[in-house]
Amino acid sequence: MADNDGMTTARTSVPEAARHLGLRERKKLKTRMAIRDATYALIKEQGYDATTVEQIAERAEVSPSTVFRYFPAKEDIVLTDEYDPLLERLLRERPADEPVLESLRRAIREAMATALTDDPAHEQDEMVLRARLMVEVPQVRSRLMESMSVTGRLVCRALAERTGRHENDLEVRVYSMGLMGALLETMIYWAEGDCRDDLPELVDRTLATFKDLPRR
Amino acid sequence: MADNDGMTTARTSVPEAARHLGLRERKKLKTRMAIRDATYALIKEQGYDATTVEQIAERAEVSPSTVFRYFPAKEDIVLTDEYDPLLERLLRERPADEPVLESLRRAIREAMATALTDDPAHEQDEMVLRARLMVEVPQVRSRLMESMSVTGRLVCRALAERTGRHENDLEVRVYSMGLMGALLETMIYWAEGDCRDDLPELVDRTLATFKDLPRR
DNA sequence: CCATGAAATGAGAGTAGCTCTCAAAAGATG
DNA sequence: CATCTTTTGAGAGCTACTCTCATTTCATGG
Repeated sequence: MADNDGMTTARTSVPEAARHLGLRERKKLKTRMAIRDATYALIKEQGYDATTVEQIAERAEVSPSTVFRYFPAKEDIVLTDEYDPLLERLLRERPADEPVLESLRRAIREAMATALTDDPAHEQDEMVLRARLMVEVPQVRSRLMESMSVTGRLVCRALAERTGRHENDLEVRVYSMGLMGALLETMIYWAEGDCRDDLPELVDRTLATFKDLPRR
Repeated sequence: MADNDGMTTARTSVPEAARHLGLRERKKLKTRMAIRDATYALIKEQGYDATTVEQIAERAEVSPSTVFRYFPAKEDIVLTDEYDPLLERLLRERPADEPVLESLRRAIREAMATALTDDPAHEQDEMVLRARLMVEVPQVRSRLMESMSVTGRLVCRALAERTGRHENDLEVRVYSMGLMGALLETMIYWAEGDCRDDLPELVDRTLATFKDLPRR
């Protein structure tokens, strides 16, 4: 059904990490990517709103039901990329005596770097499209804000642990979510400038507007 | 159609400010309030998701079309309250030589105070319900985040003016949105604690985690 | 007080996102 | 190869939301 061999131009190929998975799992990954590729292509052609899930399904050679089985909502097809675990790991790997803000800076920089070098080819291309959509399409921006708040909780937990606070401590929560808001705005700023600025530098400037979070 | 005299128990009555408006305008305010009251009542009875726009229309004695004519989306029925102009005015009224963070603190406090004393009776009641919805219903939270980003732009412009920066300056934008993110988290924290904490105090603690925004 | 114009409403059809169910197809397993 | 499990497709159904058009309701000037 979702065979991406031959005719269909799949920009994304099955990652190495999945080679040893059963046929079933591999097929699932294929379908997933077929849906995402179809979506990106259609959006580039017609824009986000004009692209219906039915069209996506058709181009990906799956049924509409399947699309919703893989992605809970249309916006999620565009936004699905999970760097949260990576960020969390990087953050926890920072030395415990390093200033919190500096740890954040390093972890975020490294996470971005990894994301880009992971697959520089179209990964960056998709990042730019995603950034544009984030600025232009309210639904996408909304969804991204939601996912940012998830990342915020994650950061919150990590920072709470680091500074010896409860993860429900107002200050940590507020600090983390403030950070996320600022970083999201940074992305928007970057996207509005057609992604020409140096993102890591923008992030540095962003973090510079924050206090360090003191330990307890 | 939307007569709220007699049987219908309208918790909200036509505000004084509208007395001199034509019959047409007054009726519009009435329907608007009828829709909101119906919505709040139904949500209290059945929850947000179980409440359909059709039900709302029926109880407000209005057609579904009219509901959508008054509110662009279902979530907006719950969230429509515009304190933005108030906040902007208060912020601009602060002395120009006051530290930015202190101005923000005062302006926000006063805005909240005004909002509450304006109509303490059910205004607070609705605020609590709204806070709960914000925590429980993703759509509502999403919508609120959107409106927060509008407020953020507003704050951004005011702060840019105050500190002699361009309103597109990365630092001001990031600072403003960081603030909004933090304040939203404060509201969530407050709502999670069943609105028992002293909100102004929480806001103070929140702002205390921020640097002051330096002038240019 | 009525006639004319403007605005608000209701009715209804239509679209699209999303859910749920159930039977058929495809992969895993012994 | 037979059986069990997972995945899929087909389709019905719900609801938020949009658009159009005829009807009603208010505003205004004579």
